[in-house]
Amino acid sequence: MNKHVNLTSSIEEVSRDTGIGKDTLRVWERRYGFPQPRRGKKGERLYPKEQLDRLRSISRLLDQGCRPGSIVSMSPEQLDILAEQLKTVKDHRDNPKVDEMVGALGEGRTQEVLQSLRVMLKQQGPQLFTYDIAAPLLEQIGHAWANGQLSIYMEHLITNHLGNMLNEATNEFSHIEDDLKILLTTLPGERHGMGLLMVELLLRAEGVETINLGVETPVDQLVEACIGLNPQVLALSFSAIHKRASVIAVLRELSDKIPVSVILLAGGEGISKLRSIPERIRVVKKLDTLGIEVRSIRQQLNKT
Amino acid sequence: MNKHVNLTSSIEEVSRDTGIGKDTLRVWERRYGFPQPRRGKKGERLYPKEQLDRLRSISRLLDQGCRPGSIVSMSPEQLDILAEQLKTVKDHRDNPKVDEMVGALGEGRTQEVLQSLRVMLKQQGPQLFTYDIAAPLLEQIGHAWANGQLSIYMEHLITNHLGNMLNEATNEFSHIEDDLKILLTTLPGERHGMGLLMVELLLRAEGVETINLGVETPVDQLVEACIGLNPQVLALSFSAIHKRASVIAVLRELSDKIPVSVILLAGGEGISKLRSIPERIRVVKKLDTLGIEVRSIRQQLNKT
DNA sequence: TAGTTTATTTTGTCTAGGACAAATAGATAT
DNA sequence: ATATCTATTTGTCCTAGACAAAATAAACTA
Repeated sequence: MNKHVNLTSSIEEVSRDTGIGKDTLRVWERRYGFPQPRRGKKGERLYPKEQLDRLRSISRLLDQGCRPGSIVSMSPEQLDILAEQLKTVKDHRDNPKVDEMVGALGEGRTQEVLQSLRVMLKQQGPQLFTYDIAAPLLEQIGHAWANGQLSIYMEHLITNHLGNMLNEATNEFSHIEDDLKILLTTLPGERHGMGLLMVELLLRAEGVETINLGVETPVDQLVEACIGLNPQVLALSFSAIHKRASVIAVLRELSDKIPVSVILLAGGEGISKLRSIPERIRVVKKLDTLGIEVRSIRQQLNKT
Repeated sequence: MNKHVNLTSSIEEVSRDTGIGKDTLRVWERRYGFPQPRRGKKGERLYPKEQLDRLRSISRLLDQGCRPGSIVSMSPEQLDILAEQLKTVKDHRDNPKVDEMVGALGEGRTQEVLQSLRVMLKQQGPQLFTYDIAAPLLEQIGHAWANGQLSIYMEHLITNHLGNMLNEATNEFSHIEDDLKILLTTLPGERHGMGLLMVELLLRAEGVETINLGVETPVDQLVEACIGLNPQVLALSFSAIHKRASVIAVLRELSDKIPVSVILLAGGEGISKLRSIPERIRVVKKLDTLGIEVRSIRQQLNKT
């Protein structure tokens, strides 16, 4: 009765699950010989699970700066070795508490971790919690997943929960009557909203009024929002970005279209690697300099 | 100096902002003569803003059940008329409070609305708030946007804020020691997480332990999650869906792969229109029957 | 040695037009 | 009204070629 359980994924599913474009998948096949999916009777590509997993590893390595030409045709084992090497290079100042949590997650003690996160937020306060716990935890989980220590769904789970916690903490800062109003969002293509939530929390802790539009606001909508809500600052968050080209293009576009009275602020992992950013845009390279930036903006605005 | 401000969008941007696939955009052009983008020097399509807006209207009408063949070649005016007609057909039991809020949003009294939402949640409690305020408000905002009464970014803003509120309300139900654990998520392709948040709140109010994985969990990950977290129930949320075909296919796949001990629950606007749903899957057609369903599941589990 | 410019390779995204099966609508019969 | 069959509609996939932007390597300059 069990007529061939579907062990393969279509190109659309693979594209969505890995974040690699459909065209890219096809052209890799042509150029590097991987992936090499089976074919359905229509000739459609059917990707077995092993290839899907391997593509996920590749996608992650690309985010870390590897180049397709050198890794796409690597065997899974080679990919693992490479991931391990990159990990040891990066990890310097890691928080023992974070390591402990990752370990606990690997052993299935999920609820325990979620619980202790709440405690830490209370104990350490929003700023320290964000810098020392939330941000490094997310990074570590990424690594742990690449090494096979953790299932990917754990990343989803933790991300979601952490998001809730940050939200809640944000809302605890009641609306202080303040002159500074900051609009928050990400540009189309940037689906990660965690950075946004962390920034929002930090800003609120500084007494700023924040409006969060969520992720992927189309440019024309963003212009409308700036006119309709008229914030003094528009803050954009970038995580690891696949296509640096278009990001700069969009930043230019914004710089042209957004009212000149609005200060443009960009931050996140992804932005610090870019060069030739339009002058008008202020870049915040690390989370813990956000407070300084805000004070600087306040000064600038008070002068006028 | 202002060298031709970019008033056009690439096919990728249009696809992302409208939710219409790239291939679909191209084939519409061929078949229906719309959109008819300008071309760059490479021959790439460049969509002017008017066409982008028109595509957004079309996309929305499709979600409401219209067919491409009959609406894609319509003029913007005709589209507006059609949207208006559909609106009057649907709106029966609308809440006056909701109408009032939509009006206020149109006049730019954003903060006021956000404030009053908080008050209503406190006053009415989670259940009533979800049924009578949150759900209809989101629907109404969709309509108001289609009629040009509201900017789209307002929808983002409200969605985001409402999400925060629901989260917060959810977290207020402290972890009751309960035998029932429910895993929540959406399938790949379904990016709307609001339904999920509403369901989570309602479930918590019933004393259920919930785990929310967020949106778009890949199928293989979902299987892993069911094994790793072993919930008694897996609940999936569907909004208006573009491709009903694949949804049923994925449901079948799940039905095959998820351990038989797990009860599958599906709900949301999108699911009620479908027929030929696998037997194993329980369908919750309306939010306010969720409580009943939960009690029924509890009974079933207690028998065993 | 270190920084800047130029050439070369790599890489993602686009295009065209054809194909096909799943979904829907319309017609017919129970 | 409900079910069955046929015709049309519709989204997604295919191939194979093209091209510009990004990244790298090479050459040159201070």
